[in-house]
Amino acid sequence: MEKVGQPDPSGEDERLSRLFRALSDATRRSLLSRLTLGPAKVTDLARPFRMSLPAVSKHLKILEDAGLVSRAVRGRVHRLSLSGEPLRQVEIWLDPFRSYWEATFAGLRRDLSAHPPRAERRRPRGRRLDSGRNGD
Amino acid sequence: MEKVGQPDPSGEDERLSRLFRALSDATRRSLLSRLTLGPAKVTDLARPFRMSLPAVSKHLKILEDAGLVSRAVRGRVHRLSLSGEPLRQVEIWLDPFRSYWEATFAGLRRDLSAHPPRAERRRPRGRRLDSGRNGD
DNA sequence: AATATACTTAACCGTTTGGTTTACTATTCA
DNA sequence: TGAATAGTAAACCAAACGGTTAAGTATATT
Repeated sequence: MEKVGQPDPSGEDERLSRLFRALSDATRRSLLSRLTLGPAKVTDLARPFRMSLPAVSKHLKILEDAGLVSRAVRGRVHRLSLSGEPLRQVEIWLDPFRSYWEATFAGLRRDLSAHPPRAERRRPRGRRLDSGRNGD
Repeated sequence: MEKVGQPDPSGEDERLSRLFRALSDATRRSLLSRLTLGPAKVTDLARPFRMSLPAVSKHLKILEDAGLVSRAVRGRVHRLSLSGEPLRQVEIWLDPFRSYWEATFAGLRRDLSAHPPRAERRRPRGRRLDSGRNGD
């Protein structure tokens, strides 16, 4: 289990917490989905949303702070691109639980139960790079 | 701040948001880890933490609301157990991004075919391709 | 019946979050 | 140079968070 005695600020827990918190907003998840299609500038990312530009700007900063997007400033244009690596961290955190939910639904999900618990999982073929959620 | 197109309260996005939010706290993640060892009652779950019992109780409620733990009340004892299923939802959400972080490292040649890039197009300096609508 | 145990609920409090509007800075265009 | 464009920063606000203590509700125990 984790450390429960000390706060341990800015440690591993903190990073994971920031990551999950960044993912806990539908707008932010939508932005990430959009970015799987390729890098984009802030105004383009903001266009589909009803909210103001500063609001989207803040969301992007949160994603950036979580390490999920990186920013390349060229002139006045900020080009955001997806950094998938932190999501790998999520995957890693998730791993010990995988056998748990697979046990719960053993045999019901062919594509998931096909993989041995805790093993390096193969990516199911034919998955599309789109969450299907939100305004995409 | 949910929707982009339609107001979809209490929908799929909302469920995912609650899930990620539940995971965004180190105490809650620690509780989940503890529960992989088997069901436990509230007092046992609370013991390792410095915080008060009601605080832990609230955390457990949040996990329960996210569907991550289920509760079986027997007498005055609440027996909490892990429900891995929502974590499978996280996995499913994560899946479209998997090729992305895999491509970040080596072996990207094969995985790049999964990407629809070419938004990468860099326009020559001094030339105005932007017709005023959408730079990409 | 009285008391202890296992919890939740309620009320409260400071901080964070997600949004707004109004500046402000920096770059590009005419 | 002046104006438009791309974006952040600041100030503000209501609501949600995460914690506290105190009170309340059931169930066991003696």
